[in-house]
Amino acid sequence: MQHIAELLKAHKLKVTPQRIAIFKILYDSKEHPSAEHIYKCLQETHPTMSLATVYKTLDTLKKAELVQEFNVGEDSFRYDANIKAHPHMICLECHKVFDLATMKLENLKKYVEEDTDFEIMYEKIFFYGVCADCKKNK
Amino acid sequence: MQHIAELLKAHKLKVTPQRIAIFKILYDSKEHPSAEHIYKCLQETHPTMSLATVYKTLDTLKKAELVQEFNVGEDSFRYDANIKAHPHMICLECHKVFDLATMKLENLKKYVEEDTDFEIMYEKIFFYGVCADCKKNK
DNA sequence: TTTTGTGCAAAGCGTTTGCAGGCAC
DNA sequence: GTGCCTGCAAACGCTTTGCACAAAA
Repeated sequence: MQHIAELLKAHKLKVTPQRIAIFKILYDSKEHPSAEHIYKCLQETHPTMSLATVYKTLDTLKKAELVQEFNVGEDSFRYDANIKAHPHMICLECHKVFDLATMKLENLKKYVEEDTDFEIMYEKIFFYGVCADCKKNK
Repeated sequence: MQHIAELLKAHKLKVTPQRIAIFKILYDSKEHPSAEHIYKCLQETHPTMSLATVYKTLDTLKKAELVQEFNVGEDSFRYDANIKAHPHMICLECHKVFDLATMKLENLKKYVEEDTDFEIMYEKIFFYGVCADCKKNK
């Protein structure tokens, strides 16, 4: 908790309970929640927080490069406190979004840059399929 | 044109001028236009076509697997008549979306499947950066 | 005290839906 | 002639905005 406050200060953001709570959810969870989902999670502990605050805070954190935003093809965006570019895997059965930790992406990037005369800043990679759990239950 | 009519018939879709026009735009262009953009392109030749028809048609074509839909982080979705999974490159300066033709993606897919116990159906890969043209003009 | 954030309600915008008339077959 | 498609307008859902009050620095 202390750690999150420091992080916000380090990025010259005012430290508020709302910001800490929202960042904490993103930091602790692996589900890459949407704004709506974060809002619902906070109903218990922060019943007065509005959806607008969730959106404004996510925008602030995004601009401070503390979270990343992405869209896996749904109506709404998802958020992730891990800002390092890393592939995501989306299960088409249960719609969970998983992280893919280890991958030799550097080679891929270099190969593409050489091939295209494009200067690559970052990439978003999504694999769609069926996760291990859902494969079992079929 | 004939070719597009055949394609629609082959997928058991009724052949209408609207469907032909919309698919033709996607087939001819390399810009991966949004629904709005397709609508505007058709104002000249099909002034009575409604935005709703564009959306409904895109949905129909998507379900028939004649086009693919994706979101590169914008407010709206983009569409592509090339349904083969292929990486896209998004220029952060001019916001154009390019295709990346050649890539040894099969290896990547196999590697990820072995690493994760996930059954991969398809993938969406986006590289963000600065395109050759925009690099020149800086 | 100054500055910035929060909460509410309303607006905005891309997309979807319901329905009546029209067209493909 | 039947059933699906189109076009219009209204509705929908996610996200943003304006504003008054509250909290952080």
